Amino acid sequence: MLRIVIAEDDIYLREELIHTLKKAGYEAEALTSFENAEEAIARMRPALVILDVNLPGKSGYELCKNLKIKASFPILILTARDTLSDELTALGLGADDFLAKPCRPERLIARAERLLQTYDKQLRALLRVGALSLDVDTYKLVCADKFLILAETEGKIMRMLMESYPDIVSKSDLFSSVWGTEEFIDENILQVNMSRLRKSLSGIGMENIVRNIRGKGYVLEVSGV
Amino acid sequence: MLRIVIAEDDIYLREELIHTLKKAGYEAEALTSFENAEEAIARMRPALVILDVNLPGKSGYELCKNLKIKASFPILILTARDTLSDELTALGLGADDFLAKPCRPERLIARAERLLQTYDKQLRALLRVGALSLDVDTYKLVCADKFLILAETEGKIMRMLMESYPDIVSKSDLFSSVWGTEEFIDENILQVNMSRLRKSLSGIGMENIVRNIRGKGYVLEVSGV
DNA sequence: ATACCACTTACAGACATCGTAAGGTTTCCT
DNA sequence: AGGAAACCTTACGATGTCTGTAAGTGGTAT
Repeated sequence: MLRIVIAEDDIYLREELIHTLKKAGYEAEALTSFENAEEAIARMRPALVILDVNLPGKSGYELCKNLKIKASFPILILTARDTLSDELTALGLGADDFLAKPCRPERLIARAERLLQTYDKQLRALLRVGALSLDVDTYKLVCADKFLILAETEGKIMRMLMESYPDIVSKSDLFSSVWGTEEFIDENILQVNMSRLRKSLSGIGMENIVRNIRGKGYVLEVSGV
Repeated sequence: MLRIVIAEDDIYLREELIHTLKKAGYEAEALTSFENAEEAIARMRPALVILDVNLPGKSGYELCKNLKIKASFPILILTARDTLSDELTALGLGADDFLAKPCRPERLIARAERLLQTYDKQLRALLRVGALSLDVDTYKLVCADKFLILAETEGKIMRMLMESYPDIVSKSDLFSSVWGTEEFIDENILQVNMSRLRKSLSGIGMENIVRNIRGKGYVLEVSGV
C-alpha cells in the first residue's frame, strides 16, 4: 500500500482528504505541525505528497521548492485560488501537478494515481543485484555514484547474469537469451562480447565482477557478498 | 531520513538492529506480527527491508519471493546459518544482499548504505512533469504504462522543455542548451528535430504536447493540468 | 496578397554497434 | 614439460541509427 502525506492546515479539508485517499486504498497521513515540515515529510518517506500552498509560517511554494531539491517523490499542489499565475508558480517550482480547491474526490484520486503510476513504472524496469542496478529498457547500469550505458548485446548479457545471479550461466543459456538460438554457430562471438562487457565495466571501476568458470559458463561476482 | 523495516522474530536481535540503525541515522521499524507480513511491509513503504529467513509461520524465503514480485525496495536477508546454499537460495529469490548472523553493526550499516545509494542514484536522474518522467542519462521517457527512448538531440530538447515547464522556451535558449550556441546558423535544424520529437511522442499516444508559440518559442502542454 | 514563420520529407555523411577473423594467453591433463 | 582445449583480445568491415542539410509545402498575420 502506498503512503500519501498531506500538508494542509484546514482541519476539515484535511480529514476529508484522508478519508478520500483511505477509501481509495492508500495509506494517508497528515502533518500535524508545520515546524520543520521538510524534515518531517522526508522522514515519512511518502510515495506522494499533497501540499497546500497556504500553510502557517512558511509558504507552501517555498516548501515545495526545498523538498524538490532532493525529493524522490512527486508533489501535488493544492490551492484555494484557481488562477493561471498560481498554477504557473507551482509548476515552475517543480511541483508535479496542481489542483484548485475544492475539488472532487475522483479528480484527486485520478491525479494521485497518475503520479504514482509513472514513478512505479520507472522503478519496475530496474533489475538489482547487490550494489548494482540495471535498467533493462536502456541498459543503464548504476553502481554507487557512477553509471554507464551499455550497448544492446552487452546489456543483454549483463541482464542474464544479473537475473541468474548467483548461479552460473551456461554458454548455451546465454546464446539462447541473447541471440535466440541454443546452437551457437560461432563460439567466439560470446567471448568477444564478454570482453567488451568487461572493458565497459572496468570503465566505472568494476573489474573482475564477471568471472568465467572453465567449462561451465559465467557468473557475476559482486564484491562483499 | 530513510525508513528501514525489519522482519525478525528474535526480540533481542531485533532491538539491537533497531538500535544500530537508529544510531546510524535511519528510521528503523520492526514488524510486530508476522500475519500478513507482505501486506504490512508494503504498507510501511520501506526504503529497505531486512528480513530474517526463520520467521514463525511462513518461511522468510517465501516472503522474500512474494515481496520481490512488486517490490520497489531492496531486500537484505539475514540468516543464522552461514552456508553457501543459504546464500544462493536467498540471492536466487531476488534478495539484494545477504548476511549471516551474528554480524557486526558496521558491516550491516555498510550493506544497508550501499543498497540505498544505488536506488537513490537511479531516481535522481529522473526529471518529472505531470505524468511524464524523463531519465536525463538515457532519455527514456515514461508516461503511464508506456515508454520510449529518445535519440540524443530529441532528448535534449525534451529535457529543456521539461526543465522550463511551464514557461515558454525561446529558440535561442534551445539552441544554446542543445547545440551550445546562441547564434543559430540554421533555423531549420531546430524545426526538423521538433518534428522528429513530436513524431516520437505520438508513437506513445502523446500528440499535441509540444506547442509552438508563434515568434516566441515552444512550450510543453501536459494534458489535464 | 504577400512576407514571414513553421512544418515535413528526403538524402547523405558521421558515428556507434555488431559479427567475423585471426592470433595470443591461460589452464588442465598426460 | 608439452600439447590440446578453453578462453581472451584486437582489428576490420558491414550494418543500421542518428544527425544536419536541403528543398519544398502549409499556415498566419499584417
